[in-house]
Amino acid sequence: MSDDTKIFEELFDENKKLTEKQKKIIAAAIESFAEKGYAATSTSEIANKAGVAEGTIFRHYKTKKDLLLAIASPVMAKFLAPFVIKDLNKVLNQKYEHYEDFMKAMIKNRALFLKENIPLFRILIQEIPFQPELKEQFTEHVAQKIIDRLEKTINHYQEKGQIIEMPTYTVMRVTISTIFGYLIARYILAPEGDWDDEVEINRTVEILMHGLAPKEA
Amino acid sequence: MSDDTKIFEELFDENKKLTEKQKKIIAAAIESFAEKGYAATSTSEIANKAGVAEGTIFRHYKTKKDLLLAIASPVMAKFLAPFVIKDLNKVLNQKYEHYEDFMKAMIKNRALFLKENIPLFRILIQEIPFQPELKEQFTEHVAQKIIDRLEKTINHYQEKGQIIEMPTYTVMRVTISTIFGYLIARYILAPEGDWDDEVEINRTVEILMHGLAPKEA
Amino acid sequence: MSDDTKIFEELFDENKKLTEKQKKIIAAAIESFAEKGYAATSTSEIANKAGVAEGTIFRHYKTKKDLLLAIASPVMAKFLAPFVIKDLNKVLNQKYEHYEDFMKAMIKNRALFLKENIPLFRILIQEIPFQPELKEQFTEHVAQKIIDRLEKTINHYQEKGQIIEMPTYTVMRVTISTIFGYLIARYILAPEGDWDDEVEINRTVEILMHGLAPKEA
Amino acid sequence: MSDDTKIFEELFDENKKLTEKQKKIIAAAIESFAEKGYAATSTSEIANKAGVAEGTIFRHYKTKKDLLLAIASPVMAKFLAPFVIKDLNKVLNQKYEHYEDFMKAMIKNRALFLKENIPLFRILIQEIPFQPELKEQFTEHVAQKIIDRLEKTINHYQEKGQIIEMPTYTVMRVTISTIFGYLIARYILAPEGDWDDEVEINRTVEILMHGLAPKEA
DNA sequence: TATGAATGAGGCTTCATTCAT
DNA sequence: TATGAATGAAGCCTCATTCAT
Repeated sequence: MSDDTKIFEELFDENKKLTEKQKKIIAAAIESFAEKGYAATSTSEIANKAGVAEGTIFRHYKTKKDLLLAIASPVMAKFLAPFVIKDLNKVLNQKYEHYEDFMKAMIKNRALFLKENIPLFRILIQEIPFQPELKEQFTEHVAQKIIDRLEKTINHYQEKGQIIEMPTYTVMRVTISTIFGYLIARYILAPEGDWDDEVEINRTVEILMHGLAPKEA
Repeated sequence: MSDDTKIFEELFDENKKLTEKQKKIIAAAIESFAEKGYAATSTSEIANKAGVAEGTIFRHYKTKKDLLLAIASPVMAKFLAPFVIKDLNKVLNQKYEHYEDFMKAMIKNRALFLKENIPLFRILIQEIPFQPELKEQFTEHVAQKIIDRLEKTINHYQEKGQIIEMPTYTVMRVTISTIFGYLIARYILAPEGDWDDEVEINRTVEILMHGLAPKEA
Repeated sequence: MSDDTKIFEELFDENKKLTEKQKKIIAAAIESFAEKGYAATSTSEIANKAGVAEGTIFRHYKTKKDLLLAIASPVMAKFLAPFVIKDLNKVLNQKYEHYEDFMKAMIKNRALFLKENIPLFRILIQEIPFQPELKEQFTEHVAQKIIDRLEKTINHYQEKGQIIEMPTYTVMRVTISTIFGYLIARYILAPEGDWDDEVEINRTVEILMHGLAPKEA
Repeated sequence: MSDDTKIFEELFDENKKLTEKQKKIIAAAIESFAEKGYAATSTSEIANKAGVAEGTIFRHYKTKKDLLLAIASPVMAKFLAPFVIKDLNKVLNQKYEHYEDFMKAMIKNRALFLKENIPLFRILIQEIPFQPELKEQFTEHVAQKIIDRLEKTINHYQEKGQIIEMPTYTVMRVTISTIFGYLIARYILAPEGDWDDEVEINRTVEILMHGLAPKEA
């Protein structure tokens, strides 16, 4: 869990053999894309911020869009990772007897992930609507897999009688809404706020759990 | 309540004295901004789509950004409207005895609003992060007022013992997350889906109500 | 004959409604393309020479290549014109009883044409090998028609017993070689030379005629 | 005669001590220059095609233009070779009693030369108009010598009464036009055609000879 | 000798904006 | 008021050339 936090270091520093210049380009691009958006960021601005010549960018990334994809794609893959663990049910059975525990674990895990990669997260949610390549990557490779896993997970806990009998997709939607609502409020809308994450996450999950609890007999 | 649905017709057709050309410009700009984003839309493209000369746009809107603001500002004002009804408490007391009813009314109302103005909604959520003017308008004039009203409303129902004793902001966050989660799923992520809105809204509110219900004595 | 000489004036000044700026752009482009070649001419150089902003070029010609085509296409059409006179045979019968007269008329006519349009001619022969669009235009629309006409013409004079009995294409090749050889030497290789055109053309045709004369019985 | 055919092998393989890489560079450059023109060919493209690093090109040829000259100059020298044989008159007297024989020999010889070096030939005629260095080399070192020799040759046969009494340059021009006309048609315009070279050359020379024959008394 | 990352000038093109008509 | 030609700054990208390894 601790090894997938700082995406930048992991993906752009170690795994691939990136030049020092390439790393600077990536870092500069992430910063500018997150702040002003892909379309409003100029390659010369990135070059400046990275301290390289503009031509250097294009030696490594044929296109400005290629640069965007080189940034966005690994993030999606990484964000997806915890959802594609093999034999999830087994993990669930062993690890979390209650949906509540699963929820808390997941929300904390992904919150940690986001906390370390806010700019990357911003780029994703801001550019997916405009970049067909990203949209496709997201819907086909990311969203679908997350949905599949969550579906199984929810069914698993429904069978154990821990979740209300409602259509899986409704449960899923409310769950995801609640989690993303917290993450967005916490890290995007009011990152300067005075948050006690431990307490706030517990409260959020508590409300959600109440809401999803099966009706009393 | 029925008169604030079709923002375009209301705001851009009737209220202001807009020439035929202006309306076409606004309509074209909305379409392109929503589809490709503000930065990636060219004024010549808008002129083309609107069937006017390029210069005509700048006769009516000094700047491309002015055009964006001319579109976005009224939407925010309009979206805000139902939250700034004077003497809200009175309204609440009279109209909705239960938080659940209030929630259902609100979610249906704003869903209707969004349904009729999806492109405008997209423009807002896509451009607010990048346009300081919009961000300021939103945080100061819109978000703050909505929060104020919701705070009073939630307190109102908490006092009536219908809502769990938790910090108002936590309740508010979960509430808004749930509503927006539904709206985004319904109208942006899967607008082509097979939705039974009546049923789905009821389910969503039901879960939320369970979650926010005060703990049993 | 006198009305198809100065292509520039005719095609780029009168026929089409070209702005003053457009004419300057065309004139500047012709000059530079002829002198340095299409690929080695920059649009900024053309803009400078034409005394317009670089953007102005692209308002009128979407692409640098479009500008080239806008120059080259009319020249080909114009050069082709005298070869597509309807009912050529009739004309020939009436006009030129001897192949020799026909040859002299043609060579003088096209020489006059070239003399007035040397830069355009240079652009054509220099760029046709590299621009597929031009190559196609030339082979399909120009060369083929010229060949067709010449074939009929040659056959016509062969039947009259004025031309040696050899394959038409051989006769045609030698004829065209001789004419182009004169034109290229006269206007491209040694334009500064001391030419007595009347005499030189007569000599050239005389040699050609001797060469193509039927063998004595 | 057989030793000046394949210029590439002769000039770029054996004579000079070229490394394997240099040969590959030359070969790649010839291919690209002939196909797209000097200005439209990039050094990186040449490096790619040659399978060497970009820097390697510049290690051997200080400049892109140097590379062009390294290709073009030897070709001109080689093409020139048969015209600078010492004591030409003697050779002529001994070898070819009739101008016709001389013509046939020359046309066949140069045709063979071209056939084996079409790309080099294309580069020459395409780039000479644009490269002052080449133009100078050509006019001063090549054209002038060829003209000198042909002048003597023509005079020689005129004195023998085999050629019409016309200005030498006129005879020369028609002769060269006819030869080049054949070569260009044969190897550049219609290389795919169905040519019987032996027959076609004989026909061409026959026409030319008829044309240049002295007038009957 | 060979490499290929790096450069920065310059190329083509787009774009928001102006202005004479 | 409406037009659209004109602008020139700026954008993305290519390219010949250099240089440390």
